[in-house]
Amino acid sequence: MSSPTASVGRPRSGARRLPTGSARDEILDAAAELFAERGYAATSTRMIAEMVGVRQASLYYHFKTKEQILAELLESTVRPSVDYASSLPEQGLDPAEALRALVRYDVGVLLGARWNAGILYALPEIATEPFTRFRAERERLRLAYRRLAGGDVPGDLVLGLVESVIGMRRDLATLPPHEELQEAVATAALRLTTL
Amino acid sequence: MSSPTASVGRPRSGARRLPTGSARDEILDAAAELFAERGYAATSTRMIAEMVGVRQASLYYHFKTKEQILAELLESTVRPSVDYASSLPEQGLDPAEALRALVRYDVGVLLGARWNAGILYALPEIATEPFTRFRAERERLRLAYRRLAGGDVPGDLVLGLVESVIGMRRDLATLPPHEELQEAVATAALRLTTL
DNA sequence: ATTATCTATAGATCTATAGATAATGC
DNA sequence: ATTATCTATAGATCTATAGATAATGC
Repeated sequence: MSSPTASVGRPRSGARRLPTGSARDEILDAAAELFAERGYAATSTRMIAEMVGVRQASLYYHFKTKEQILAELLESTVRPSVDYASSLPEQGLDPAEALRALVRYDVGVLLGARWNAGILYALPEIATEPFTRFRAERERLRLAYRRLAGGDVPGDLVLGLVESVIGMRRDLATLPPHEELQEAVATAALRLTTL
Repeated sequence: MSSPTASVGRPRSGARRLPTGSARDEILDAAAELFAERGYAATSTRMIAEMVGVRQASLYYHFKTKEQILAELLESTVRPSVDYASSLPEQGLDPAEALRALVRYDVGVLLGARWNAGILYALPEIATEPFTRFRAERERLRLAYRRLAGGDVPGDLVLGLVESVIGMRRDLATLPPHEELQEAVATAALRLTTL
């Protein structure tokens, strides 16, 4: 039985960030906070390491490059919604109910995440190679919205509507309660379907 | 009569980028292309200078810092829509027509810009000081949408809807014709007003 | 004299690699 | 023996400043 905080290996210089998580998870969590709040470029690997309580070079035992940290972060951020979307057909809902369910779920994920990492979806750098898998996952989500909204443009607008909560979370001093916002976005999305 | 390409001053090492523009405009245009297509962090002042046809240090005659280049770029990108929004009350349209007009205009600006610079609105780094004026301008636009949409959440959702065209422009291989997309977003926006 | 560039460079990073070391596991 | 760290550092930037210079304007 390996505890997640197994203390095999040389001890760290600092205290752990997430006493319950693996080193990988701690790095991803620290990177999420810094990337989302200060920006990818403005965050050095040294800062990430400091938050995790290790030396800068130790990150490279877990990740090949700084870009790989961002890539894994982005993938883990979309994955829940993509998985949920692909589970919908099995649930036998009518399209309107399925769309409502997906929007509520997706908005819930974006609002509930520990850090507002969804903001990184918009980075121009994700057009490059290390982010190919992330882009493919997000395209699957786009296709789900297009199918449920009954058209390409309506689907893309619904995706935009859903992801607008990322901007609200960044820009607004106080957000409405999550449930209220989930409901508002779901209702709005349904109004765009028979566009 | 000073021509925009006045050749006072020491000659450049390379050819001009925009034979009709001022050096400032050339720098902003090159920065817009690079920031929007490769990312702010991934773009060095040297790359910008190369595209403009000057040496890296020459940028600093026109801009105090790299951040100031981004700040001016962002301000010039929102300003047309903010100005248009503030001109609306004088036009005596009813709220629905005013909202339709603003959405069409704003989407037109985002789609018609030479580079997809709106993508930079989402950067986490704009939360810092050099971007205070840009943020204030964008807040004025948000307030216009809130007023015309008849509520904070509807207004914020309409802003998200409008700005979703930035993501489409980046992610879709082929976009619908501008007029069609302007129309679709305007229609969608109106459906969110009596939310 | 003024303007807009140039050359040269200081100083501060920053990412990633190499090799050593301090734990546990067998 | 294996694992996860550490120390040290190479090498490659990158931003911004200082001071020189090549034009035009007066």
